[in-house]
Amino acid sequence: MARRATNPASTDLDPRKATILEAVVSEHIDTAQPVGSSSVASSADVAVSPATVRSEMVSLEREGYLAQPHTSAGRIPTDKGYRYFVDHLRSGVLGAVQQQQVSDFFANVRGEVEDVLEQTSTLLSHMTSYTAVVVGATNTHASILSAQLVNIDAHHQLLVSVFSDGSVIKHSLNPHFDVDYETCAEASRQLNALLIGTTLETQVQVPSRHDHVAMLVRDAVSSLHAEQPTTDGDMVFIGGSSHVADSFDGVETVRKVLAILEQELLVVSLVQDMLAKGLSVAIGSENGFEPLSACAVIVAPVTIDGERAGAVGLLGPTRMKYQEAMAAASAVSQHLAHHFGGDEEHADH
Amino acid sequence: MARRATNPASTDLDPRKATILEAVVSEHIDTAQPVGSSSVASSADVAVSPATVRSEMVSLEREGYLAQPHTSAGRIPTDKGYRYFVDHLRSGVLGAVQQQQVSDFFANVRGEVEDVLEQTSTLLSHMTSYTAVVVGATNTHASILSAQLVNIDAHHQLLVSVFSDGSVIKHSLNPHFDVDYETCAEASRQLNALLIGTTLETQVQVPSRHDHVAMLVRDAVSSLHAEQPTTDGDMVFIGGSSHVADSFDGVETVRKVLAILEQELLVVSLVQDMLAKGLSVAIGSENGFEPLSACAVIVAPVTIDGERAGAVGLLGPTRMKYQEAMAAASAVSQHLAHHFGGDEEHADH
DNA sequence: TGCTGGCACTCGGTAGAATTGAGTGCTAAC
DNA sequence: GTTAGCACTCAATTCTACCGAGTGCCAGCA
Repeated sequence: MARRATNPASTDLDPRKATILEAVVSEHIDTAQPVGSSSVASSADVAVSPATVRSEMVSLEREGYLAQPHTSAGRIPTDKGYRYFVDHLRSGVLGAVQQQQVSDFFANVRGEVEDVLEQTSTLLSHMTSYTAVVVGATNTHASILSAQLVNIDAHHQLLVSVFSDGSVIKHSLNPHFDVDYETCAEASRQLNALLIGTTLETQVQVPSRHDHVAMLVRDAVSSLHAEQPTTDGDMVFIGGSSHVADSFDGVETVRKVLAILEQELLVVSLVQDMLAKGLSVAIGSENGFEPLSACAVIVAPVTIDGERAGAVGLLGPTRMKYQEAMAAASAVSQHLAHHFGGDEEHADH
Repeated sequence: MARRATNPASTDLDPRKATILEAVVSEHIDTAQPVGSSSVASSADVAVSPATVRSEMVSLEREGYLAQPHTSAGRIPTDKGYRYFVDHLRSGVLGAVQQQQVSDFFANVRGEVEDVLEQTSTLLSHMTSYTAVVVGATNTHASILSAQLVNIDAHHQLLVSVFSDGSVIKHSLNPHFDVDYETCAEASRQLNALLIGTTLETQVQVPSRHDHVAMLVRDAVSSLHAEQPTTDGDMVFIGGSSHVADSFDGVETVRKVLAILEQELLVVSLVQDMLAKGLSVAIGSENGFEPLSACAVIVAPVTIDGERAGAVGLLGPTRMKYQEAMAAASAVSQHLAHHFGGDEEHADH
């Protein structure tokens, strides 16, 4: 029975198999039902009889592209089947309405970066009916434009650092000694002199003296530099998590996915991993998180001046509408890049 | 049949009815099933026969405390039934384990206010298995300790304002004219002089000149004061939204609740409404949002020095474990108040 | 008068049997 | 190599019967 077995590792299928596989995948995406041979045969692109389709499906199943929930049922795609489908998708174009929607949105957004990203996640989620993720990468080599130490009261100071990418980070200090206004102001001056122009990666020469000013300065610098390892400087905005509820059927699956989404660090690392591997779509188990094995994740990097400035992502069921979703994600990521990168040459508008 | 109808608006039920109602409610909370007369009769507090219980239940149903899913089924509480139950709950004490959990948590948390509140929402949610909400109120009469204008580039400036409550707000400015370092520094000096000591509610005298510095100053002040009306200065942190998935059975309900939780403004206003009305529990339709009619919401204010500094809340099904949940919310809110208010006298520890 | 035991009745849930039909695999013929 | 035909499989549906939890009502009892 295994005669003429094609190379199982071959990345391409014979054209007819490919057509059949694609028909099965797209119909399953539409209907969420197992797909039978006859409906495939009646599809426009397939010009053979159900019987032929059946024998091809047997072979596709043997090769791992399709699965059968039970004997006498149609086929559903496996993750590998979806993978083939996605790899051979001609990249779609966004519908005119949605294109307009994105343009309108970016023409009208105002406010701080965080607000824009937050709203972007909502936009993307509304456009696609999937859960959207927007990650704003912290630029680890943005330089410090200003570092100011503000005296809240004798035991509370706040270090406010402004970076060249417009981000602001604050750190509380709770020294064990009383700090008066003058001490704080002097520390602030020294911090400014010390830190301006440096990045979080720069080693700076902190004063080794034992007076209060020096202690404040050391405290401030160390808590600022402690920012580095946690990686959680990255901003994450998740929009449309309610769509999780209608993307999956099992309550348990919904719970697990929501639980993952709650852990923003996980989400960021998932997105970063995918970008690092150059993946734009992770299907089922490809994403590496067992609780997300029923999900597909799409990411599109946001690139400004050749620098990775963040990413947008979409999370849906493995039977998601890849073409539309990918088009939406890529359109939004481009608009986002243009929004934050493009207006350096232009005036605001 | 309506002879001896007790006053339907009476807030108190005759003791036996009350006992029966409470038995029904607590059993239903435990089992999620309709409760029959015999299991009520076998409950410790009820010393009458099932037949008597039945006749009382008929009357409780007529008065709107109980409902029957269908003939030949037991009774389930209505919102009114839960209300009575909650109003007559002797306030419970938190279990020792949980008490320890809260203490440990607050003994160990570090980091900025936002981080603490965020983690608190996770704590509360883990303790109760319900979705937790933590609201940090912005103190509208906190005064400004520092206002600094930082020059990102010629067309982008960032106004960073630090308030006496330790909060930091930033605003981008995008002037139509080129701004050099000196202009920005001068504007920053003037802003400092103008704003320090004021609150967001204070009217300030902005310069009316037409030079760039004055324009920057005016821009900065107006965008700072624009903060006021939006009300979204309030910080909201929602923890354990995944618990929504197992608190309700209908997918549609889950979706609706999640959709509400996504709109943080709604959540804040719900909590504020409840606090304003002095409610600590809103059951079903009491909360005023139709999509939340299957939910009960518990809130506990966080009060520091007599000032309302925020609130914590819990959202669960109407059949939630009120006693435990209320105890948890109130314990956490008190620890929170102590954490942020208490350490002004003490040094950090 | 109020409580209770007894009883007929209701009706959702479950279990089992029968039926349906979508879909399959195989084979023989084209 | 493709296809029509056919026997077969099996989830889903329908129907029936039945069970039993729970009710409402009533007559008798304290």
